[in-house]
Amino acid sequence: MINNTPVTLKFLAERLKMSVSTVSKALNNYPTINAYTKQRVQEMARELHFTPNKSAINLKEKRSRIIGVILPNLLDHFFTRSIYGVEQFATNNGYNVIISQSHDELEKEIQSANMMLRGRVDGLIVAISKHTQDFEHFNQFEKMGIPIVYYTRNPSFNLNCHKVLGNTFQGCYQATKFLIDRGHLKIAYLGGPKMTNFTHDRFNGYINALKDHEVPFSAKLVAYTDFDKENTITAIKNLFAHPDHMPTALVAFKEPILFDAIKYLKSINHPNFNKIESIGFGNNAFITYLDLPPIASIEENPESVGENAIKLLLQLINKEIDMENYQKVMVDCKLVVHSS
Amino acid sequence: MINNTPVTLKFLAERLKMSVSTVSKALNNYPTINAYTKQRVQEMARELHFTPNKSAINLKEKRSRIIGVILPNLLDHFFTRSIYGVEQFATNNGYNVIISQSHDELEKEIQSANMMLRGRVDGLIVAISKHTQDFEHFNQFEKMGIPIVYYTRNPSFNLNCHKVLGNTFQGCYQATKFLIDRGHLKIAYLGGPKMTNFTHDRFNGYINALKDHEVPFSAKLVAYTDFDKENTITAIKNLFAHPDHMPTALVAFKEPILFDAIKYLKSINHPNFNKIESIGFGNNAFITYLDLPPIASIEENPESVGENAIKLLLQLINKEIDMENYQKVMVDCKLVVHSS
DNA sequence: AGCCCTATTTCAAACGTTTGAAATAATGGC
DNA sequence: GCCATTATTTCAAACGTTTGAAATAGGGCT
Repeated sequence: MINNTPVTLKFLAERLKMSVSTVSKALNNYPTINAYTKQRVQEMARELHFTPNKSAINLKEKRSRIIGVILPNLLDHFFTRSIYGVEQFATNNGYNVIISQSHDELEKEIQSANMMLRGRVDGLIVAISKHTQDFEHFNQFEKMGIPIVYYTRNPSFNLNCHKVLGNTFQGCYQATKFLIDRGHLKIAYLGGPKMTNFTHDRFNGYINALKDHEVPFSAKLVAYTDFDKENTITAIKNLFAHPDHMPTALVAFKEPILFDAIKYLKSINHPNFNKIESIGFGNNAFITYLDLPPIASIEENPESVGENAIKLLLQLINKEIDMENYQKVMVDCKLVVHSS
Repeated sequence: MINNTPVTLKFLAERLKMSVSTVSKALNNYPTINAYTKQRVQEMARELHFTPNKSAINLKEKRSRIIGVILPNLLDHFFTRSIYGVEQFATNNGYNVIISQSHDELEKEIQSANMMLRGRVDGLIVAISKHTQDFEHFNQFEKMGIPIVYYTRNPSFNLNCHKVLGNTFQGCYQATKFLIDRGHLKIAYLGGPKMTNFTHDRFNGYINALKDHEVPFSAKLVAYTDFDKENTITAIKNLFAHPDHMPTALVAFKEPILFDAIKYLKSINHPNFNKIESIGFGNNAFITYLDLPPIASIEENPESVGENAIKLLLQLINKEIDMENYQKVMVDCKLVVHSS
């Protein structure tokens, strides 16, 4: 059943009574090879299911045609969707994609990076963990000439790097403006992990929208949380603790966090929890099942972010862009209003 | 900035004025190498950030240490969660994982399989697309001695293969029994794509639970749908169209489908939609945000399914199990009751 | 000094492919 | 039939590593 002698060029050559190089060139359609010879070789190759050995080719060509992707979590639909863009474009260009999750832990991220280095990826796409401030584990790639594109999460401690980011400033600005236009004056902002700075832009979008439309800002309308439910509840309690600054609308940095917030307000039977209009980042498919859905979502176009990241990476790999000519690509968000 | 001469064994050897083989053996801790030599080599390797070239090793060792995973969709949390188990166990055993999505299309699945073949994976884990009946595109792997483990979706047209499946029979039996124990006599069953046979076991679980507890079966209580919302609504309409067989409970083959069903019943203001007790496969994290959550979920333990798949695959790769000694592993489901 | 034994290092081939240079075969002109 | 082209094939080295066999070095003994 199992064919034990591997079908190599040598094997084909012996069968066809010709040299290895003729076989190789015939399969690669060299113009110096006789048409009839090509045909014979290709037929035999097909018949014997010849598959070129990638390791040998990679060794010869000094590349692996593998792109590494390190991201925090595949359970977050943003990342899962972003993979679509990466995978598709990579496959169409003859590259394979290898994914590793850091689970938002620095230790695991370092491990993943080392694994990718050993795997000799041709390029790396990274969404850093929320604890990543030191980039030592990525420096080695640059030294070896392996380009890295940071995406989604802005590595602001790393000034000299290529990045592809969602324009969360614009997204948050638009969302806030949308709520202002609907007459809201007390718009609360529920931000992401305070220490990580890839959420700062969102806050700036919020602030700027308020300023541009002359809506007074109050620090009492701003709170921070992370992906922990308890912290979200603490944050939301604080937001709704000041009678003179009672929010009528809410902007949150991530939808699941928004859901937690709304659920909590509902559970404590907050006087007008069902009048609060909210918007979060994500545009999660589950919104349609919610009883009190957000009025709109900030669609971050993850597929497009992923696609831009791989596009840039391939340009760097192919040296169409110089590695030291640091690029920054912004992908706009889109406000999606939910018709209820 | 960029170090252009790659750090190879040869490079290290020249620097240290010794032969390539000494360097290689020193790094691999051969007992015949002098302790002091080892130390010098290892120091130099560390200093120069030597990383062995995987392609060369793979070529030599005739393997890639890459495991391929082909699955329909990463947006389905079942598959995303199953990846956890695969990735973790694979990484711990020195293997990399390469993921490809078929989007439930046969054409894309064939493409993925060919990509994996060219990539010379050491083994393959596959959840077949719903259209896969012919396994020609996978046969070549077996011929080349590359083991395949089919998981989650039972490839019943392919008799001789290794499989790791969730015990959906047991899961569905348990769910149905749970509802019977709560006094329900009209339990509707909403099944998955009728043509695909990886959902038959669920139905059998349902039927057997009814039979074992002497609850009469009625064909009017059974309907089929797929992942399309329209079809789900049609199905649910049929289920609730017979006044003499009005369901009081519902078992669905997938939770999102259940959500669609409940949402529809609610939207048409079905007289007692909020009394219907429902259970679906999945245990989706979003359930906690639902207004009318299912009373319980059938937890399929995807991580465990994934882990069992990779475990079996590695045993096959290491020839601890003969490739022709076809294995079948069942992973039990667990009924998770939601406290509201 | 000569010999043997052990410790250590080096040699050389192999894995499967690619590719420029060299060799050979085929063709045409005369 | 011979030479000059051109068409086609083959040679040989290279990519970076591993590993059994062979070579060498060092040490102790007589």
